[in-house]
Amino acid sequence: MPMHITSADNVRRLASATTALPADVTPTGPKAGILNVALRLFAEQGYAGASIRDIAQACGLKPASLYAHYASKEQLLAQLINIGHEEHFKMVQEAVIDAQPEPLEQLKAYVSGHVRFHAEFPMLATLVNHELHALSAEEVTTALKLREQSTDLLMHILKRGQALGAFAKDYDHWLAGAAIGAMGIRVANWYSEHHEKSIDEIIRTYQTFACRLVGQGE
Amino acid sequence: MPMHITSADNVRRLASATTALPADVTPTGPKAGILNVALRLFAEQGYAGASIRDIAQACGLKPASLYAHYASKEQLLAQLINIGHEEHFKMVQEAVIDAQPEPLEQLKAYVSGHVRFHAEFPMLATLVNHELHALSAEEVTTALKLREQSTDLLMHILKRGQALGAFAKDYDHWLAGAAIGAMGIRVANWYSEHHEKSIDEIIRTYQTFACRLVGQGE
DNA sequence: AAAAACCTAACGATCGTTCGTTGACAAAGC
DNA sequence: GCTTTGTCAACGAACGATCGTTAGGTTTTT
Repeated sequence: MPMHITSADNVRRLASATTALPADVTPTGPKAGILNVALRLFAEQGYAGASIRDIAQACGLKPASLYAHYASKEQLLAQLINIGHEEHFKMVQEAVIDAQPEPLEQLKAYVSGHVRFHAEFPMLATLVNHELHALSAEEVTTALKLREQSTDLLMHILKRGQALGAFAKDYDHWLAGAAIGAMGIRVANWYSEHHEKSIDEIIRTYQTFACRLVGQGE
Repeated sequence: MPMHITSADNVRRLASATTALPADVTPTGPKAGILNVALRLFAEQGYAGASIRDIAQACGLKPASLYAHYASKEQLLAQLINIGHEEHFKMVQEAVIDAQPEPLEQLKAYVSGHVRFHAEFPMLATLVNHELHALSAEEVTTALKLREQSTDLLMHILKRGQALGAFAKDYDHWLAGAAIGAMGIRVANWYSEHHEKSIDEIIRTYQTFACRLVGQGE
């Protein structure tokens, strides 16, 4: 009969959380605090599991005060998911643009941005990957369009690598993209800033994995 | 069928769902229907997002009637998560036991059971991977112990492969296990029975990926 | 003084759960 | 053969708690 939603630390959906939101997209003023708290609670307890009252209390506010800054609970989630998608695309795109044009270098660059996003913003990643279903059909369309940018970029790199003969051709490139994407997505579930390995070390290892996966030793 | 994923399908947390529960562990009588419905709704909407009234209605029952069969909403989730963990371990263990003792064959066997579980029981996989946080500390302990069995098996295979010289040694075996595990876990999010590739084809491709990842060509 | 930020109070809806009851049906006693 | 008893599965009604949200007033900041 006791209803308890919270639980031990090792049961949470992610391992740590200091840098909650990317600095450049966080709003100013009281909106920032609300958004950060909502991010943490949505990620830890799920959208439906975190109430407006939970968020308000964690902000040191009363529930009604939130509505002066955000129109609804769903809009909070929508904004967070949009920020998450935009930040992910920004990170993989910038990495790929800065890379040499060889397919293998582009693949390594993508993995770098992809893994870094999930290690640095695990809570945003959790929302993007597990809470899309709580959004209305309208807001979901926006989110899916943003997500498509990132997956298209990876698929393009993989197809181009196969076409140029830089990667093996004995596999379906969509499956390879799914596998490489999955490796990085899962990082959000276990990486914490106290991990024995640094983000850069993890990235290097995962780059190696991705290169081998497409048939290139490197 | 080629299957371009529609945006409506893509919003859900998993792609399809026919074989909801493994036949051998499903209870008999009216409990079976309730458990299957709860599995579907918990997986689609999250534990907190699916209400007892939703489940009852989908069963053609009234809310109160559920309590003749299950003591609480949380017990429903706990049983599903336990079934999920047991089935996963059973599938990977049986595959590995049937395999030749060479590390590479054991790795391929593990990937086979791992991927097959996530493709055949995507809803169970979703609960196991994303709804643990809704469980009480007590029930979570049971679940984590079951999960440890599976991860220990994979880590043992990877360490043994490195020790015997069958796998490369230039990577952290824990990171390799995380990557190989992640590849399979994500399958639950996109595989559906109408996918252009069969489960066996996907398994073969992912076996190749895993072998390359540990430094072995095939 | 104007604007921004926050408050109290409450609305109707829904939440998980409990209570006492009902009809169906099979075994047991007369 | 007929009643009694017991079990099973399901029911309507309701409990207190909590949900997202709103209206209107007060405090704080500029």
